[in-house]
Amino acid sequence: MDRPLKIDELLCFSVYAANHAISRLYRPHLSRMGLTYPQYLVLVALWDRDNRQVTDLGRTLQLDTNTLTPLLKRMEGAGLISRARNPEDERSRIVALTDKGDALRVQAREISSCLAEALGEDLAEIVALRDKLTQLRDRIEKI
Amino acid sequence: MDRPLKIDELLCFSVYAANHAISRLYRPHLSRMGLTYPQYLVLVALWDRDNRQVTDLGRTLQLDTNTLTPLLKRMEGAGLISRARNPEDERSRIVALTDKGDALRVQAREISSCLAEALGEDLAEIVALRDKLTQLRDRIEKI
DNA sequence: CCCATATGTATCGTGCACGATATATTATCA
DNA sequence: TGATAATATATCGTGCACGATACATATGGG
Repeated sequence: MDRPLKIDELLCFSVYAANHAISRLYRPHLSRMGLTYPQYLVLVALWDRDNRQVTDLGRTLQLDTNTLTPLLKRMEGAGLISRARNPEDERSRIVALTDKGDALRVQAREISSCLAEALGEDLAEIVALRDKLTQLRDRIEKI
Repeated sequence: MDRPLKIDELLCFSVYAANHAISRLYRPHLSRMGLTYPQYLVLVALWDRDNRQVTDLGRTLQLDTNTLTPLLKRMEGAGLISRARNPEDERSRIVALTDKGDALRVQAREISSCLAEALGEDLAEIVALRDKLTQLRDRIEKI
């Protein structure tokens, strides 16, 4: 099949465009609480498990320090997290939620709910789509 | 269900992370032909339909001119496209492939094939995933 | 024809992503 | 112990995304 590709037929573009669509959907809600989308993801990771090294956060979010360091500095400046040096290993920093960062947890429930709303009520289908995408990511990373 | 969320349970993160994984998968292949991922998507759009206005490209790619103008300028600088003013409407520009931009079409086949390879041979499943994501995007944009 | 409005593109500032590189601290081993 | 390697973070440059804004051209109504 040597027919030229249309962009809407590409799996990669459907992922690319869906990601931007979600980002645009979240933006007004997130900016209301002074967050960007990646900052929100950092908070989700910390709400699950607090007091983590930068590298550890990076493993979870699939981001390197060249992205995380400035991102975390901005979040520290906004009073959402602290970045204390690890006394047991002076090379590393321990990223921890402040009270302000922890408090956003409640307010942030509207974020995930607005996506669920866009998708309708079929939770099983959402879970299936999520698992397909996670599987896709795993397969790519195994190459 | 008021349990705190783990990030890997979020649909939005699965899309976010899959998008980055694809971008990282493509990067070495694309950089070999001097392209970035968004530039590749612009080319795909133009290979399908050439001689388009910036706004028209933006509708296809879901990008505004504040993203496209600098991106297209870089592509013009790289000799991949031309950005001639439209003689019938001096406000607009006609984005067109150069010979160099057109020639990359053949070389670019390896891009989509390397993703297909990562996913295995099940074409039907790829199509289904793509359609789910397109549907997701459509639903979000209809809000 | 003239002005208000709409349309098409460009510019500016901020914040990711990421390759490449640098720096500091810790660990290892000859 | 002292050189070397490994680890953890930071810095720099380039290229998206996108809100806000500016500007030029086109269009429609008086």
